[in-house]
Amino acid sequence: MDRVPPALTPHLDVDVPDEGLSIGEAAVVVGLSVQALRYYEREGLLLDPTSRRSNGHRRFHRNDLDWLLGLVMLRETGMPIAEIRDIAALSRAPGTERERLEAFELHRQAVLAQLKRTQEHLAALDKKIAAYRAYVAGEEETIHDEQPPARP
Amino acid sequence: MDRVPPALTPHLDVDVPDEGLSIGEAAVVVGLSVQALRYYEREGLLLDPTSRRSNGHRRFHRNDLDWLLGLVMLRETGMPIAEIRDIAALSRAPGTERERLEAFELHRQAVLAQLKRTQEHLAALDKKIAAYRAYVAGEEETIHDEQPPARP
DNA sequence: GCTTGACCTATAGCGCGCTATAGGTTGTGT
DNA sequence: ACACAACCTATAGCGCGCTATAGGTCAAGC
Repeated sequence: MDRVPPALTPHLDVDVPDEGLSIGEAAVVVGLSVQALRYYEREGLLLDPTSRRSNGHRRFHRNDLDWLLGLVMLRETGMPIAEIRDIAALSRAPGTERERLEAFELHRQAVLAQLKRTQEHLAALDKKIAAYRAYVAGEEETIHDEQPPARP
Repeated sequence: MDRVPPALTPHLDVDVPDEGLSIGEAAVVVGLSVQALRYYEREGLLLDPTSRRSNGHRRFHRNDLDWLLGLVMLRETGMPIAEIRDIAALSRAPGTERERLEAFELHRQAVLAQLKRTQEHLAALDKKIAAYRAYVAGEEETIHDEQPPARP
């Protein structure tokens, strides 16, 4: 019984102090630049208004970081800023769980399609590589003169 | 014995007439816009100078289209224009097969990494979706009032 | 004969997603 | 006391990859 229940939300492997992280620290843990973080905030991609210290400095808490990780996932799977903004807005409104689910399912389809295309491309790339390897190997043993490959 | 030997080069399933295709037709078969095709030519991404009719109109032949398909593959797997330009230059120079192979192998690594990352993201997305599905389902049977999910 | 459409060149413009710069405050270390 | 780093806002700028526009030629069809 040392199994941990699966988290419902992307879960950070760093432990976040109660007072939260500075923007610089947060940037490091979520893999963004400080400017990008501020930019995302301006663009309304963050779930909650960022909490601030008395001096105005932002503080990022666990939930902020979890949200950011999800955000990064969406971005890196090709979702544009505008769409993420919509999802953020939806996620702020109670009772919109169905719609959020729908949005995520739709995006899932897009990611699957993209993945499939990339795998096909990879296969084509592998073929090209194989052809070149064959040519290069052939050239190695034939000390002199041969047909170059059909210039692929 | 009706097996066809595997092609060394991306092979088009359309048959190209001897006089080649117009830029509009070529654009359709390779899945680019006419402007993008012209842009690629200007940027030096094409293997050979495009052949022209007496009236100056471009004609795309089989080998052009094959090359373009490879180009599209590289683009869609995230290779920037500049890098493709380098590969094109290399592919024009004889005796650079090793270097081309190297370039393709390097890109293959990049594609693999990208693929892996996307698959991880997909897993995360699936988790999120599962959580939402569970919540939405739970809400359906409980006629009234329940905890919303931990706002993922 | 005239319009229509596909092509041509040259060049400007745009959308996206940041990134950089200027100018300023705060807090910490030496 | 002061320099230095990390943060702040506001705003401008940029790199990439096209896309759009202007202005023109040519060939085919009505």
